[in-house]
Amino acid sequence: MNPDDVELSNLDKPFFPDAGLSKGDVIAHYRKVADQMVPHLTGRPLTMRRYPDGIGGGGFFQKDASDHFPDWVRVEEVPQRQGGTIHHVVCDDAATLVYLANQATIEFHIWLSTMDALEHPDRLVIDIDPPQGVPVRVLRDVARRLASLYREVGLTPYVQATGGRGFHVAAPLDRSADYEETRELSLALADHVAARDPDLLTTAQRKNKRGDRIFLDVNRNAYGQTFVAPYTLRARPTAGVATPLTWDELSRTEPDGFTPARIARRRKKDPWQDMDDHAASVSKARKALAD
DNA sequence: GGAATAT
DNA sequence: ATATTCCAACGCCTA
DNA sequence: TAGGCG
Ligand SMILES: [Mn+2]
Ligand SMILES: [Mn+2]
Repeated sequence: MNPDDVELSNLDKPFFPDAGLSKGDVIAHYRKVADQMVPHLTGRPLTMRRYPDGIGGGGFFQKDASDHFPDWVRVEEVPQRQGGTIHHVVCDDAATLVYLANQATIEFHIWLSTMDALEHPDRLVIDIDPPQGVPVRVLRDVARRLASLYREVGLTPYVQATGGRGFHVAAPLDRSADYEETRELSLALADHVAARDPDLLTTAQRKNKRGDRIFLDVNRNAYGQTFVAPYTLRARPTAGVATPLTWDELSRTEPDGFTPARIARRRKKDPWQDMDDHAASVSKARKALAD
């Protein structure tokens, strides 16, 4: 399917009233970022977050592909951990991305593993989740501390602004490890950084144990879990875009600093493009961390 | 956004 | 004919 | 073993 032949509807419907974006603007965003975004979606089970009446109307997550999706949209059977099957969309091309945007999918959330090795993640992600009011320079510093530790244990760190309030520090993996081993490594990395600054950072899930501390969320590193895909537009009033950054750009970028307009102006190759050339071993990283 | 179901 | 409803779920921690 | 959490 040619992405420019996908039938579109209600292009003038307001979707982000504060940011002044219409449904057509959302679709145009995804059309423009497709070349950079699709490689990050390819082969991965996708969860859609759809807002048919804009972000002011109710939204919903959707895993099971709708029956009315056309047959050129790839749908794969994905087993659930405790029995059952989800018929996930796998977005391997620009036409599907545009089609799903016209279905009012604003956010795209993806697995950390691909269809050919569902049990073996090729990404490790630590999600930096601040409470309100933490200065961005502190968040950047936390991202850099994580990155430094990643490098020490042989992982290559990549950062993205989430489009919301925080950053993700991700690393490519060689898929030799399963989710359990990967999650354990991610927790050990986060705990290692948090232990050096226990008044600022925590890995505790429960809100009443966090206080005002920044939550280092490692729970994305599990089967059936997702993280927000690069170049996803967030369904928030500021219309931030999840944006892969160079480590240099991090110093001058807010978590929600990229809007669709600013992304369209940015003429930069995808900072995460060469990620898969740096896939690393979880077991080697675990051994390195133990020293 | 669109199909299925209830009124 | 029109209105309402549905559209997610893993694993870890605490209680 | 159910519920919070993202
Ligand atoms: Mn987050
Ligand atoms: Mn509607």
